[in-house]
Amino acid sequence: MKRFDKASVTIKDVAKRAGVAHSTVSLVMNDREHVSPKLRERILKISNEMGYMPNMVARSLISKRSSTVGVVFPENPHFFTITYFLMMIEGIQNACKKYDRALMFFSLDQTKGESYYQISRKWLIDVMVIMNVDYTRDISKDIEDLRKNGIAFSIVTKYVGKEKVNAVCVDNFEGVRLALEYLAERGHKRVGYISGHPNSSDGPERLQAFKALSKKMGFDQDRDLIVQGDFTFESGEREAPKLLGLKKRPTAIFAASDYMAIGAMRAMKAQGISIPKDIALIGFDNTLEAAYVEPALTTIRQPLQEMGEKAVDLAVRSMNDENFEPQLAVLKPELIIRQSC
Amino acid sequence: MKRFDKASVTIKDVAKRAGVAHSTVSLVMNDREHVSPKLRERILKISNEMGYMPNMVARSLISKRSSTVGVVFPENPHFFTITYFLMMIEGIQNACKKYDRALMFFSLDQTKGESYYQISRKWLIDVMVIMNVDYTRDISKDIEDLRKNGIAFSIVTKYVGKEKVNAVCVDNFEGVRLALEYLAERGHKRVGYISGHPNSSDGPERLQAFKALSKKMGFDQDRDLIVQGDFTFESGEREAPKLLGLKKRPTAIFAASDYMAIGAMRAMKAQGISIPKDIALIGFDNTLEAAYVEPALTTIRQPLQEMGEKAVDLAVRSMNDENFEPQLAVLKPELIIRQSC
DNA sequence: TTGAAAGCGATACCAC
DNA sequence: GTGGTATCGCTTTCAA
Repeated sequence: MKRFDKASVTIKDVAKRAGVAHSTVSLVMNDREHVSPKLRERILKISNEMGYMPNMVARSLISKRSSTVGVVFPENPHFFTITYFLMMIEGIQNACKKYDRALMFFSLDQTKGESYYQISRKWLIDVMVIMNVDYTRDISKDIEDLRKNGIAFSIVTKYVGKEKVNAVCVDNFEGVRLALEYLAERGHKRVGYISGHPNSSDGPERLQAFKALSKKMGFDQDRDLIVQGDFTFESGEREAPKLLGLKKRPTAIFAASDYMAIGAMRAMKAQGISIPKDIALIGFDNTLEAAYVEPALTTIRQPLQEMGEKAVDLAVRSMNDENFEPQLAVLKPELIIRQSC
Repeated sequence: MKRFDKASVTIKDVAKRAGVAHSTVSLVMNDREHVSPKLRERILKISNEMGYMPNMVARSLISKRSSTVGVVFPENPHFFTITYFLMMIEGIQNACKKYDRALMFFSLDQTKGESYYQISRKWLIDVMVIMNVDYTRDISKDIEDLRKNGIAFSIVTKYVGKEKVNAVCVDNFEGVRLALEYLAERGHKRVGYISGHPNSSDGPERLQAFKALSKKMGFDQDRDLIVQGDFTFESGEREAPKLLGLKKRPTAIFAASDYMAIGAMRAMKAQGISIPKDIALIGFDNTLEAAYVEPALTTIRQPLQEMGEKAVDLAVRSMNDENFEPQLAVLKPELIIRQSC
C-alpha cells in the first residue's frame, strides 16, 4: 500500500512553485546564509501556504543525524513502571523539548549480543542516553565504538570503567552523610543497612560510604547490621527481617533505595512493628512512592529529573563541540523529612 | 563533523565483497524469494562477517514506513510520571518488542497548531498510538487526514467523534456496576461520587453509569452526592470535603479515578476520618499508587497494559490489512478488593 | 546569491 | 535467479 502519495509536499514542490532550485529552499529551511532576505521571505511564505513539512527521515539519511534522543535501557518488561527511571525520563523529555528532538526508546538485550553502538548505527542516533548499565558485562568496547564514531552519549548513572565518558550521578557519599547525620541527631547509634545491587555503581558506593561514615560517627559496627539487597522492593522485604531478628535489634534501618525501604516497611508491619516509634526507617532516592506510603518515607532525594536533563545536555554539548571534554556531573542529594524517621 | 565514516558497512559493501549486485543483497536481507539457497547462504555469511546492519533510516525513506510505533501525548511536563499512562506504555512497549518496532514519543502542543498528521508525515510514522485526547478540540479533520493517507492509528481511550477509528477502552458501565454492587453488598446505600474530567470520554461515561445504576439499585439520589473532579489528586482532595461536610454524610465515597480517591483519602485523614471504619472509599483504574497507600485502595482495575498492547495490535492489523475495519476494543474491568472498602 | 548535480543507503522494477 | 537503474527527500559541494 502506497502512503502519503497525494499529500506529501516536498522541498521540490516548494521550489517549483517558487521558481527556484530546491537547494535554495533547503538553505532557507535550515536558516542558512547566502539567500537574499527577499527571496527567503517569499519561499517561507510559499512553503507555509503549501503546508510544507521537512521529512526528518530524509534529513537524517543525508546528514547522518537523527534529530532524536535515543534512550537505551536494559531489557525489562516492567521498565516503564519503575518510577525511578521515569523521573529521569521526565527530565530527558524536557531536554528533548528544549533541543527540539524527538524521543526514542530502545530496550537492549545484551544476552542476544545487541550493543549500544549497533543501535546508534541502525537508527542513526547521534545523541544517546544509556540507562542503568549492567556492570557484570564489559561494555568498554561498545563505549569505545560509540566514541570512535562520534556518537554523543551520556550514561546515567556513573560509569565505573576507566574511559572518560559523560555520566551523571548523585553524590552518594553526601547522601549517606545526610542520612546518617540526621539519624545521629535523632539519637540513633545502632543502624541496620540494606545495601543496593552490588553490580551497579550506586550500590557499592553507598555501602562504602555507610561503612566509613558509620564508623567515623561512632555507630555500632556489628557485621550483621549490614544485609545485601538489590534495590528492589522484594529484596527489602526479604532482608529486613534479618535485621529485625537480631538479638540486639537496630533502632533504625537505612535502605539504599526507597523500594527496599518500602519492602522493609511491609515486613515490619507484618511483625507489628510501628514506624518510627519502634524502629525508624529512612530510604534513598525519593521516588514517587515514598510520598504515598504510610508512614510517608523520610528519604534522601536524588534529583532524578535534573539528572535526566543533564545527561542530554552533556551529550548535546559534546556533539556540538568537538573539544568538549566528557565529564561526570555529580548532583547534590537532599534530605526529605517525612514521617518514617 | 562526519559520522560513521569508517565503520559504516552498507549493503553495497556486502554486495561488492560477495561479487553480486546490491539489489540481490537486499532481497536476502528482506527474506524474499528469487535467490538461490546457495547464494543466500553465502551472502548471509559475508554480511555477518562484515557486521552489516541495515540502516533503518534509509529503509524508512524508500519504503515510507518507519518501523516504529509513535506514541503521541498532549503537552504535559509530567506525563512520564503519571503512572496511569505508564502502565499503558508498558503494554505498548511489549507490543513493540513483539512487532520488532522501536518506540518513539511525541508531545503534541495543539495550542501551537501541531497535528497528529503532521507528526506522522514529518517522521514517516506508520503506526501511531494517540493517548489522552483533549476533546475540547475538534480533531476530526486531523483524524481524517491520518485515515486518508493510510496512517494506521489507535486511540486510547474511546474516541467520541463519529468517525470509525481504532480505539481501546474499558467497559466503564461494567466497572461502575462492579463498584456499586460491591458497595451494596457491604450495606452502603448512600454513596458520594467524585466525577472525572468532563472533557474526556471516561469521565462522562462513568458519571452516567453511576447515575443510572445508583438509581436502579435504590441508592440515595441527593444532588449534592455528586461532585465534579478532573481525575487528578488535587481535585480529589479539593472535592471530597464537600461530601464529608454534607448534613447527611455518605457512608461511602466512589471516586472515578484512583488519583482522586487518594486525594480524598488525604482530605479524610486530615479530618481524622478513619477509612473504611467511618467512611468506605473505592477508586477506579488500579494505578500503581493504589497498592501503596494506607489503607490500600479498593478499586476497579482497568487493564492498562492490555489496553496499550491492544492499541498497537489494532493499528498494526489495520496497516497490514486494507480491509480491516477500524474497531473499538472494550476490555473488561475487574474489582480489586483491598482495605479501603 | 543562486542553481545543477552528486549522493546518503536502501527498495523495487525491469531486463536479461 | 540475478544485475542494473531509478528513486525516496533531503543536504552539500561546486560552478556560474
